[in-house]
Amino acid sequence: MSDLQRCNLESAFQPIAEPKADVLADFYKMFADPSRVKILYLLRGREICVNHIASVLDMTISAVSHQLQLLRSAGLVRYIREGKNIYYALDDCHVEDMLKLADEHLTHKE
Amino acid sequence: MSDLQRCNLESAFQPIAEPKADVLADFYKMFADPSRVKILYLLRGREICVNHIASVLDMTISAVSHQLQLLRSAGLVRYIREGKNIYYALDDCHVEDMLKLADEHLTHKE
DNA sequence: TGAACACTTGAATGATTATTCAAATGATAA
DNA sequence: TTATCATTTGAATAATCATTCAAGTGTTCA
Repeated sequence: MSDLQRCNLESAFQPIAEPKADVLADFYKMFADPSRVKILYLLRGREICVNHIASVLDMTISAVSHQLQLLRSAGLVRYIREGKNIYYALDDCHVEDMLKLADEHLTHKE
Repeated sequence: MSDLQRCNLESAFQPIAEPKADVLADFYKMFADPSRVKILYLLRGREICVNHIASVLDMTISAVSHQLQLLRSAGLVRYIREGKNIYYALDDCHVEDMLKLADEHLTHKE
């Protein structure tokens, strides 16, 4: 604790702006659900179509599709149609980093 | 998309284990709320006591205390009592990294 | 054209959760 | 010891959200 500044009411504070905190929380929220975590991990380094994701993760296609829609609107995944199938992939360079970072946290805690 | 492997049902998949996904999601969850984001940002590089956090962030002391309890039980913050006050600080080397990473994501998206 | 497949969408339900309020604990000073 | 300040805790409420089910869209192939 000794290297930290212990602050009192006189100290100047510049809290993070309200809207920025909201946007950041929304970003973190995308990772804050086991199903989405599993989907994101599965998509690392490859494109997979919806029914395939569902069967591997033992989820209904509908549930997967709903989560993919969230990830899509957050800009974390993108997709490409190939005939009847739609292939999804990661679409943000920070997604892999987020996955790695939390993984490190997990390993260092044990 | 061209550098990614487009996968079909024959490919070998090794999805992330169920309990690991849960633990990871719980970790991300700690960042997935605007109030907690604001608290964590405020604690970067310093120790601050509860009523001070509350007054700076315009939250009730009770709300702050509840959130600090969550962050505490997740091992993200620690505290030290100094007389009547209790000073909180970040307690995980990955917390700052998580904050930085999401910040980069946010800046690169605009 | 129509049937089958792949996926999306919307409404409903159940579970989780952030905040508030009121009461309790802990520490200090008079 | 009593009063006050700082914080925690528990129950209740309201809002958010993941999943399911049923119905819809889009594509291919016979």
